[in-house]
Amino acid sequence: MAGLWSSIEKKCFSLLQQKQSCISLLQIHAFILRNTLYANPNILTKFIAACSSTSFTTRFDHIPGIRYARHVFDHIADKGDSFLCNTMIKSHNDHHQFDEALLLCRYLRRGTHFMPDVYTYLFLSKSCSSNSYDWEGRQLHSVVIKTRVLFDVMPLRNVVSWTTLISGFCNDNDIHSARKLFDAMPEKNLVSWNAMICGYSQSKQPNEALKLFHELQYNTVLEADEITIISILQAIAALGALDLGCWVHKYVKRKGSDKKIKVCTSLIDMYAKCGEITKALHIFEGIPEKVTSCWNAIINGLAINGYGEEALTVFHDMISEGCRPNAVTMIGVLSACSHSGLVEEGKRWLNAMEHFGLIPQMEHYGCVVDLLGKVGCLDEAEKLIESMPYEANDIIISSFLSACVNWKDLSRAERLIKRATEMDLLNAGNYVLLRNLYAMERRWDEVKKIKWLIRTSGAKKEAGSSSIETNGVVGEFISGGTVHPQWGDMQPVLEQLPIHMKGMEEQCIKLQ
DNA sequence: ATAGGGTTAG
Repeated sequence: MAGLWSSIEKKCFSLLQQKQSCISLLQIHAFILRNTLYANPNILTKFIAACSSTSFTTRFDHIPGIRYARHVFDHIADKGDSFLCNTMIKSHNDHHQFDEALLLCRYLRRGTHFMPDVYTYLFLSKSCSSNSYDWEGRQLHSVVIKTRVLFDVMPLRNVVSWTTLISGFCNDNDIHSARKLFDAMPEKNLVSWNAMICGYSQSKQPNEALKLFHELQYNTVLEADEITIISILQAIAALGALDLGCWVHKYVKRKGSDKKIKVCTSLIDMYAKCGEITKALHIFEGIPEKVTSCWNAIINGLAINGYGEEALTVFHDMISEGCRPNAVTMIGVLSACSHSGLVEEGKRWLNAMEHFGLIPQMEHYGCVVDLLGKVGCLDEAEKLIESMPYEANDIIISSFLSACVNWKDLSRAERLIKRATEMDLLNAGNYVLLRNLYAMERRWDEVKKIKWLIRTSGAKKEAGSSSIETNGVVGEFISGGTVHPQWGDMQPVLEQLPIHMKGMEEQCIKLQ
């Protein structure tokens, strides 16, 4: 193909292949216009990719490169070239403009001759996984399925395309399909392993994540990196497997990764979720340059361990050190207030969010509804639900409903249930709460009615479960007496419990 | 001459 290019086209292409400053990119743009190189889609593609990875700062103006790239793209008459369109879609992804990527693709399909190919779908899998809201229902699901279809007939599949598809399936919560692909891959690298391990961690299968991590270490020559560690710490935190967590901490120290702030943030989170707030604080204090995320981790860590006041103190430190809070910080702050019943502080910080340039999201209102419900201000909680600029979701409904149950406010609960039913927001947990409430009031007819509703609606409540770690093995207990199959009988585990606790005690003494 | 993996919440 390149052999047919004119010498001017070749010159332009080789200029674009070097990393260009913004001024020279503007010059190249002028060059393209002057020499009517617009007809060559490969040059345009290269130009757009180059713009997208630069930013245009002149004496008068500052234009992000992606905006310039999109501007140029929008003025291209013939958008039939999929390589060109894919590059524009990917550029939006690279700038975290996932909604833009999706909207562009939709526009191109409706208004041009653009035919999406397997690359388009691989990019879109990423856009759909990361965009802020799923504005077409199960969009990710259909994109991943379509990607799979095109992937199966793709002539040149390599480790990158396999891995993209695996993480697409993970994000779509189809871990089973992801694993089947993973096992079928002709060649795996660390990124593929990380994608799969992370998939397990995030879809609440922490034991599988740990198993795979173990396999990575013993069956391959690959060495875990920071991303592996972060994923594995997530799994450990979910299990509360402190022994394993300590082991990972030592491993990280040995590798020198404990200097990496993201690893530290994950360690703080893991220790806090395992109830070891002292260790979490120790790591936090050792971080020389604290960024927002590590403040967030410790604030939330203190909050979930019941140290609400301390969490607020740390939040004040954060502000006085000039670190800007973000939306996640505020969830930590508000949940700290909720965990410790700090009503006035909670309301104040919700209202003060705009001083930090933050718009309260549903989750922030959720924390305050939770807080008001916990302390029995049901009226105020209900008013907040009604006045907030979002429709309540099922999580807020559950939280408020359980507050009604706690404070035995049956009529309020019924009113809420009615509304939630109309909005199709009743999950099985909500039915169970209501059933318990009726049972408490000895209204057996209603109890029967709810039981019938639960049966017929097909709603399933996941059984509550807890896990325990002995000798580095994690077992799971499911409420109602069934035991995780790997344990067979619960008895031997219970017998080990005192030994396990003794071991922990000794460990604590050693560390002090 | 297009491609992949990560933290913080309820």
